[in-house]
Amino acid sequence: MQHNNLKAILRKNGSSLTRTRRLIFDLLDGQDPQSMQVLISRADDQLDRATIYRTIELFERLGIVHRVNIGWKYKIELSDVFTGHHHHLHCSKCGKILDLPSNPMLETMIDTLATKVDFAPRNHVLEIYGLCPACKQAGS
Amino acid sequence: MQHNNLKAILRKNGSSLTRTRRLIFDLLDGQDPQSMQVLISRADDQLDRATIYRTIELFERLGIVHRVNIGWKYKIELSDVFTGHHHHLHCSKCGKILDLPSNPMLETMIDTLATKVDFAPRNHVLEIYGLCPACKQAGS
DNA sequence: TAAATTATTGCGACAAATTTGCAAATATAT
DNA sequence: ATATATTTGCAAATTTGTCGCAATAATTTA
Repeated sequence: MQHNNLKAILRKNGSSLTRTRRLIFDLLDGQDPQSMQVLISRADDQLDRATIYRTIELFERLGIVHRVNIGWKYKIELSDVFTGHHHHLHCSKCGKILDLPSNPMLETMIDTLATKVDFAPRNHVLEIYGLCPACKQAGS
Repeated sequence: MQHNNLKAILRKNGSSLTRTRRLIFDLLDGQDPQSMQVLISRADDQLDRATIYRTIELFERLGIVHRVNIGWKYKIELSDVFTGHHHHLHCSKCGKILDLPSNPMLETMIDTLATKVDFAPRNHVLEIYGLCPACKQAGS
């Protein structure tokens, strides 16, 4: 149960784990990245739109969630703290988003390349586009 | 001059290189990624907002431009076809976006990792966040 | 534990960003 | 040059995200 972890992060920041925040966290937990619209509709009878925006903004500020960008839109998922560092494989055909677990060698190389140009890397996001196993199979 | 290249891509898709499209292309050419607002304001006395949105959408669909995501916002830049493949270094302090030229070893590793999980990679986006040389220096 | 203090939520109104339908203008093909 | 198809501007509608403020819930203090 990650609620303790969640609570700790909030407390450390002078915020509390309210019913609302637990609810939104639970909507995200274990799910694929979700759009605001979906999040709002899934919680709409219980929570106000503004509250959801404010909560997601807070969560993002505290590193609890982060945005996955898809074209002009974005979706929300729990951050690496809760899911482990990973990247995304976007299927251009069916739209599914798969996780690609982090690879130490890759992470190192990315940091090294950035450092080489005198940049101080803190974190990064890698999104890969192509065909998922199922669509790849189907489309040949 | 990349207008020929641009024209070719458009023609191949049953679209033509109009004055409007050339103008928008030129607004992007050689510039850092730009927000819609900036693009709109830079062209506003000559072009309608809706036209700009439609053109960017077309350009993106044809792979002429792509979006660089910055938090909830995004900016537009010409795609790899016109600029060469590269990644971005985002300075968390001053907001500047620097280019990191593509590295063959890195690209290979990314494709390999994706292929290993039976995904067929077509392209990818890597965004690195941290401190640019200037801010790194300053904030010692 | 009750009172006081501070943080959080809902609500309604706003503001900004993006989209759409349609008629007029422009480009391409005949 | 004319006909046909595409593109653009305009105005209006939607969608998305934000804000102020009063009501509610949580936390702290006595």
